[in-house]
Amino acid sequence: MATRVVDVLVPVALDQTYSYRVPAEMELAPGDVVAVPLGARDCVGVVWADNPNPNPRLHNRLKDVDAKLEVPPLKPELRSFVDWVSNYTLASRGMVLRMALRMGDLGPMRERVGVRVTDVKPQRMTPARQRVIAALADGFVRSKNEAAQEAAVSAGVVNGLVDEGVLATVVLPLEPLMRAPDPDFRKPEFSLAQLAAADALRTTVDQGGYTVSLLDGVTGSGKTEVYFEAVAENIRRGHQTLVLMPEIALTAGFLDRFAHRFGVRPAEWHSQLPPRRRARTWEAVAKNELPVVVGARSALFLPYADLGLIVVDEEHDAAYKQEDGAHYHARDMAVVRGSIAKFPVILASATPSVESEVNARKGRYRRIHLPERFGGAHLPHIEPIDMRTEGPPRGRFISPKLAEAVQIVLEKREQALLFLNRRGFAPLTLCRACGFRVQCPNCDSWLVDHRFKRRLVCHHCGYSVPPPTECPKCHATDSFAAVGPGVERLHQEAADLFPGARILVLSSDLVESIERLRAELDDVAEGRFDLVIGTQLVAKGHHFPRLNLVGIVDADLGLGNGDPRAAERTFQLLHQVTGRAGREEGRGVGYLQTHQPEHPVMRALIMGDREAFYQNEIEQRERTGYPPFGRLASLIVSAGDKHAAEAYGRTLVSLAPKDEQVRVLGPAEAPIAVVRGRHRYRLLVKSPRAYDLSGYLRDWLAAAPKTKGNLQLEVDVDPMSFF
DNA sequence: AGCACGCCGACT
DNA sequence: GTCGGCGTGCTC
Repeated sequence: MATRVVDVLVPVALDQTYSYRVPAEMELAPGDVVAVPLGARDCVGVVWADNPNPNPRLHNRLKDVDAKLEVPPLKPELRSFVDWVSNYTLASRGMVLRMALRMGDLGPMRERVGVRVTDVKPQRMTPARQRVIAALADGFVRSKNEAAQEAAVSAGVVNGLVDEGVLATVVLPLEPLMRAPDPDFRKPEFSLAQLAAADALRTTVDQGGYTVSLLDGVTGSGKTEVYFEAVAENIRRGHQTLVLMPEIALTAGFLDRFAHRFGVRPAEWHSQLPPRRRARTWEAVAKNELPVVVGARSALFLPYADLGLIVVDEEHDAAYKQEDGAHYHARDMAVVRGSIAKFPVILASATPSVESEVNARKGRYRRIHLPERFGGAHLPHIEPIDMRTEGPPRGRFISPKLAEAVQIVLEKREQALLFLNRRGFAPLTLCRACGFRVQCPNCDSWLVDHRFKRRLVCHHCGYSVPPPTECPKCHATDSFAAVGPGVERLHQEAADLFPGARILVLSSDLVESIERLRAELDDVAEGRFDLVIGTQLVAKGHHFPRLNLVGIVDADLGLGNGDPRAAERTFQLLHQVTGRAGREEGRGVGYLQTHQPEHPVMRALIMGDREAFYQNEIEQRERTGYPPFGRLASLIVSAGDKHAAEAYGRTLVSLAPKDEQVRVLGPAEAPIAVVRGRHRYRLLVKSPRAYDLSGYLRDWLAAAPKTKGNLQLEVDVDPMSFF
């Protein structure tokens, strides 16, 4: 009888599977995780299919499968998902599989060792040893660490006693990653609107099957508690739940709220999980031992044994788009995963993406609306400040009107937030004598002045230099001027305007650690600061009960850079930030400093008219054929040599298959033409909505010459950013 | 993605 | 003479 052959997908940049012989005594089926030799190394792959008639030309090159790993096989739904994502995004199947296999070391688990006292007496007694024995006198087992800590001795003393046989070691069971959640641990108190929304979601989960619900509720409407009822229902039905979050920094508060509702904390998954924990979590997910996982986008690719619900929190958030390696949008892929495995997906947001909004309007998604804030809180009143007529004096960025409003809030012992989405002190350093601008040597961008760090920093490649003492062009000294504001400069101005106010600057480059950030946010929540000056970082997550004023220092910042999503992103961000004001008592106020108060985004924010924004934006997208009314892909060609990049871009365009439905634009220099010393050209591909754009791209690129040297081609289907 | 192989510049 | 830089090509 002929040896069996299986096709194995390996986690390398390959689309095809490789065939391997199956050793006689090994039983293999599709989905099994195997160790296989690949070139000079060994790797972990997954059996994708049986291969009854292997290619005869490979006969003498076939290698044997090394081993079958002792983990549950990948289910057909996950394998289909890998194929689907690869096909759609054009990332190789191997690289998509790699995301599903990100499991840390699969080796044997390290054991946790505990100690307990025995009848053996120590040969030598010391005070430290005495304390250890006394601490363990109750006969209970403790881990080595606990024993050492309780006795206030070093680990060496405990180990010494173990060596002498005074203490016996015992293998401790591992701490479970998550205990069973109780769906009825604490019943929420809901308003009528919340009750109706929760009921609708519960029914959706109860009925099962693929559906997408858009839970659309203003900031502070209790969205989380409402979708917890769907999670509770899914737990009752015994299925696993995945809650996706845009960023891990946000999950801290979430874990507490979850524990409050269900009595236990959920398991976490994100890229910074230590390898051991990662491996345990991966395996526990596959063995159906984790009922609920809260994770960043990569949690989508975990091998759930029985996934029954995905919730995508803050579904509009740009952080869901993975931009390096495989380009995929976790919200969209969550919907795909739901449709493949036939379970409900819930998208939650106060400012839905235009895509989801359109899907809800067209009835493709079911909208569940939470129209009001919980507990009688009101949405903040938004007041425009026209910077053309009411602006601050030159060199200042806080208008008199905003300064006065902040002053009043501070006098009332309430808190204020000034929002400016710009890190550092100033975005540009300019020589007053000759007009020289300090640029990054590797990128097509200016260096940002960071005064706390005393360096000029490139925000694209990380390059930094100490501030120059003389102008490299005209050699003038002390001629440099900081142009434009950053949060650090705002801090200086605020300290000047509001002497005595306790001010905190929150900006990602000043964050030392997640713990530190969480502690600072807690400080704000508990009123240890009067004024917070922050970037994006403050837009989400935490809520501050005493915050009653939000000032947007430069509301126009995100607009007018030619990005078709600029309006949407600006609206979402500013809505979210101003929504921080007045969540508990009284009505908050938001001030928008803008040069264009008549801009549709500003008008919608000022009038509190979300509908107007969507109406306008949707009409515009429809007219121009932009997503979601048409489809887009972006191809970025980059190379160290500018002409090589442009030439390859032109070659690509000349090879583009003719198709009336598809328009290829470019190559044009990318908006930031040079990054990290690489010149970038962009092609934009547009097609109607109901068109297989991925298929078109695949055919096209298969016929294109392979990229040589440091020439690189990046494909982004459904690009979110145009930089 | 890794890893080997290969072909050109400065070192013990 | 070799060590090592990274460009190119292959992995059942």
